[in-house]
Amino acid sequence: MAIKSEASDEPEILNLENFLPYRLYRLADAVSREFSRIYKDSHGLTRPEWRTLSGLGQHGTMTASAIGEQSAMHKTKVSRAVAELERRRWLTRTPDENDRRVEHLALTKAGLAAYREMVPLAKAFERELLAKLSVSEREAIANGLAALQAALGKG
Amino acid sequence: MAIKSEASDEPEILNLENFLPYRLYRLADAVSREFSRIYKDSHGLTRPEWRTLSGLGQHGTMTASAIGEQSAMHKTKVSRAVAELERRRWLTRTPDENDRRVEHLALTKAGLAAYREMVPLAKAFERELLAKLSVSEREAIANGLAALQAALGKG
DNA sequence: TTTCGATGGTTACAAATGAAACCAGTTTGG
DNA sequence: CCAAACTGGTTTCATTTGTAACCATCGAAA
Repeated sequence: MAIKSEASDEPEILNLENFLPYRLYRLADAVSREFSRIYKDSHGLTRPEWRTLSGLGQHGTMTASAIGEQSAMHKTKVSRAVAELERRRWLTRTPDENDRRVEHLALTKAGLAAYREMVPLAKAFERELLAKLSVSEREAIANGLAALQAALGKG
Repeated sequence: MAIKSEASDEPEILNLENFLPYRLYRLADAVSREFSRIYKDSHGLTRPEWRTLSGLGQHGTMTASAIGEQSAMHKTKVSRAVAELERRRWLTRTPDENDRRVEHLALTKAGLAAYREMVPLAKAFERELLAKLSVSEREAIANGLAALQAALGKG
């Protein structure tokens, strides 16, 4: 089934429900809202904080800009998330030897513990969501998202 | 062995880039941000305002709650969007005969004109985005999104 | 009727966000 | 060298958002 939204009869009407940007956003919003319970309800984290934690848990040590690139967040979001995680003593900053503008961020024991606690929940969430789809549907969403991602990347 | 590679097999590490909620959100965000230029740059509309306009343009007359349902927005967002569109004189409210809590909303000439001006741009945006995909990729994204939507709907 | 719970919609307030200005340190080109 | 441009990161301010409380009206039930 192709996306035929706009091929509809009335040329000057936009069918919002079938409009790709809207569908995508609505879906992402719903999924994200559901998922946020894992980090919000249990630890009161915001999404930027969760992503920062997740980036550091995954990579060990990163600079703020690296976190921004990996998780597609503006540097102000990263800055605020890092500040909050530091306040919780979930991460520490280490100044760079050569470039004094740069700080290397890493999780503390407590931060790592929280990360390790949430990872299985996150994986379970994704697994359960995907379990509602058939094999071919899972393939479809994976391929579709990858293709769109690639299309956007190329401008 | 590489230090921290594609370790999606490592059970206690979450690979953010491949995590469905994140991929979905990032994609939706990018697409939505691009698309927002059509209503933001030209008329200074917010997303809720655009959606409200779009709903009314599509359906002619709606109540605020109907708009909320159709476009998946909380009633406060709808309320504020409606207030702003009214301030611009892009829509008018008509009290319901039988239920004095309800107002029927409809676009004015000016509102309709703005809507009609933006619809072709929106359609072009979607068309150009989809044009970057192959036929099978378009099918994949359509099927994948529909499947996910259905899966969420069923709880 | 009177009362109580739902419903349509608005408002108040706190928190999250985005844009731009900003600070410090670093690189580059003349 | 040194000014200008750039980069990593923070802060400020206005706008947007989410939550909850709220107001008015309606419907049902006692």
